[in-house]
Amino acid sequence: MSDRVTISQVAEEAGVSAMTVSNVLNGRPGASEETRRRVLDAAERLGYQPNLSARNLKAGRTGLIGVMTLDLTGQYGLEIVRGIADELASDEREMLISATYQEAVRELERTQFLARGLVDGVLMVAPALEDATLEALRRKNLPCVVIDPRRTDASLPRVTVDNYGGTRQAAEHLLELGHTRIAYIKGIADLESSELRYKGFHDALRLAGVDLDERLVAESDFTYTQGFRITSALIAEHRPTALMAGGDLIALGAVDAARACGLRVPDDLSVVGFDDLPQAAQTFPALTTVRQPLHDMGKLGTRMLLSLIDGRPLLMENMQMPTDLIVRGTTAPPADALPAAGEEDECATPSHGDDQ
Amino acid sequence: MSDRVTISQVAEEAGVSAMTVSNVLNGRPGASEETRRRVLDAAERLGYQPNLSARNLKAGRTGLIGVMTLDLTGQYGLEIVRGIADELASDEREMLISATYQEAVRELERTQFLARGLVDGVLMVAPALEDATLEALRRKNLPCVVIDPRRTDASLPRVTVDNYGGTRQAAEHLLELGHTRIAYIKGIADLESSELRYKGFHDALRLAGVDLDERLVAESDFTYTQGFRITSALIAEHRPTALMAGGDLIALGAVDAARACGLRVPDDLSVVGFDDLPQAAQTFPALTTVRQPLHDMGKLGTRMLLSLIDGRPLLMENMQMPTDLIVRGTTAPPADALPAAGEEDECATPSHGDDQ
DNA sequence: CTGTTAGCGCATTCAG
DNA sequence: CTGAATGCGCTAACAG
Repeated sequence: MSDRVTISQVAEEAGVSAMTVSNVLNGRPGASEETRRRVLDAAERLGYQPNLSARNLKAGRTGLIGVMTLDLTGQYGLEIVRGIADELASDEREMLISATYQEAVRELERTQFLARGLVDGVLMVAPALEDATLEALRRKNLPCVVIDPRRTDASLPRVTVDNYGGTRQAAEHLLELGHTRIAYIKGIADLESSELRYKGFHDALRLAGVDLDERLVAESDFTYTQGFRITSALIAEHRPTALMAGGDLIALGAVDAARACGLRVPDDLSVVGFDDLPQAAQTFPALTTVRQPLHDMGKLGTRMLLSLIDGRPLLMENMQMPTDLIVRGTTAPPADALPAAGEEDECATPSHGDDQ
Repeated sequence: MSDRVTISQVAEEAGVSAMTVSNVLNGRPGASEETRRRVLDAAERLGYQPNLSARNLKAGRTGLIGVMTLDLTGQYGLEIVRGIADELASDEREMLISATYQEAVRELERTQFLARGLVDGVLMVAPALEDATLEALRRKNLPCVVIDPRRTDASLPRVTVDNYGGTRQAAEHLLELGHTRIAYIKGIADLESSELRYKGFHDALRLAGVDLDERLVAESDFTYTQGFRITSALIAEHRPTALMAGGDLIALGAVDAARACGLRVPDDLSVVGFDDLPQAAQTFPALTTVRQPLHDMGKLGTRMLLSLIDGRPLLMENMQMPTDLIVRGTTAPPADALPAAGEEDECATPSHGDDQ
């Protein structure tokens, strides 16, 4: 068990009362220079540091922020968490991370735990946000901000991103390059963001008068593995000249699938991702993708939460952040003459372990 | 501010004393069925949940574990953190993550903060562990376990990994394939693990009677970017047939560099990484690498810490975990006839943003 | 300038 | 079976 030095021990050591020690240590006026020195001395000697549980109990606040995240597996949530950490670092606050492992039940349970006075507020990253969880938050009147919610119908302050605009811009980029046979691999279907991204792509094509071939559209679970498999199948069956993915991992799988099929990227197949994860810049050729300002989303959400906690008004309940198309090395005009479809249709299968 | 329901409110609502409420809710005997029901009812109605600061103050423990990690950027530390989270999930404990951003000062500061009764113990992942920090831990008598320390001279219980054996086995694999011109890119020089890894490589070659060409050895900062740059240079100048890296990111950069130089992996250049990060399996060809059981290291460290906290004896102060060579797609025998060194020595530079 | 009193919310001790 | 007193460590309000 951790040893504790209490304020009264310091008081005794310094030959003053506990109150005086408290005053001195908290920089409050009203202590002679002489006393002050004696107290600081004693505190230093004993290695005293105020116990936080006691202080929290007294103050009714803890200086801790709870962060609920799907899991700690993916770079996606992680980049947001980094933003949160960076913003908090300048604010004398600590971050308590709870992983929900995609389970709504666990999300509720963890929220209730945090709401027991452990944290002053909660940031939820891409939460399931079931009604029971919302109710629990409301009951406790616990400040909460949602970053990238799966649904936007919950009436909580939130940070979202311009999913629609992102894919639309990306699709326009491909259209300008001259592509018309553009495949699209969606992310997980029941996320609102997945639908919005697809819609942006869809609208861009329609507005350009390009027919959308339904056979070039597929769904996935956001993983590299599925990106690889689905792309292999698409190439073998329908030979798109470009492919857009609802997430970077899918896109990275697509690039490798193309390569495994003997196609060159971007010459034979252009690929565009979504997210701009660190990995996107760290491949060759580097991935053209739609950048979500994940780090800034974390920072902004944190600032909003801190406002709520301090009782300051929120400028906006729903902050939508812009997306940016980052053109790197995986997009180019379609090759005028496609290589004759030869025997290389037998796509290799990547020998990889687990997903994500 | 978060609304609070206290035990006395529940007591009043149920028409009993606070003590009875406490007894009922903590499952202690000594309450009539009738009373019990009334209490549970009232608690439910009011949404009562015991305040944690109060309970912690009383109990002298918090149920929280502090995790000090370099940063939240890399998959490396993250995999360990995941292991910690998974182990903790089954143990009614919460995890408080503090990022130190590689700064020893901040590491000390964060440690002191946590030691103020906020956590029952600390897990340090790859910490700088300066003397001041050690001293702070010792003074507070705060249970602490170190995972993958940069130096092993600190007298704290720790979880390490067989760095030496890992690279040695990997080097032997390359030697068996017939390679003799093997390059090596070290990780950050002042980590003990970097030295051990290099030593394993070095010894394997010496034991096999293979001359080590010093010009094929370089240092890096563990990043993809440096892996790419250094490999490009090595290929242009010295044409190794195989390359070992002190970390997977370096290796991934090396693979892409080879590709950018027009070499095929593994035909023209075999590459072996170290770590087995998730990305290693998610490329094509998938990376042959030395697997560190990062997840298990997190789990084991956590179990050790929980033992310390509960006052149970530790089986061993220093647990060394094994490494495993995972042979995937980036290693093969050297091509008998190397392609004539042509003009493709102009290696392309990857267009990527930031490091790591 | 410094000390005393009291209470944050809970749970342990001991009476009733 | 239940309740009243007590203290965990700290600090706000007041008194000296």
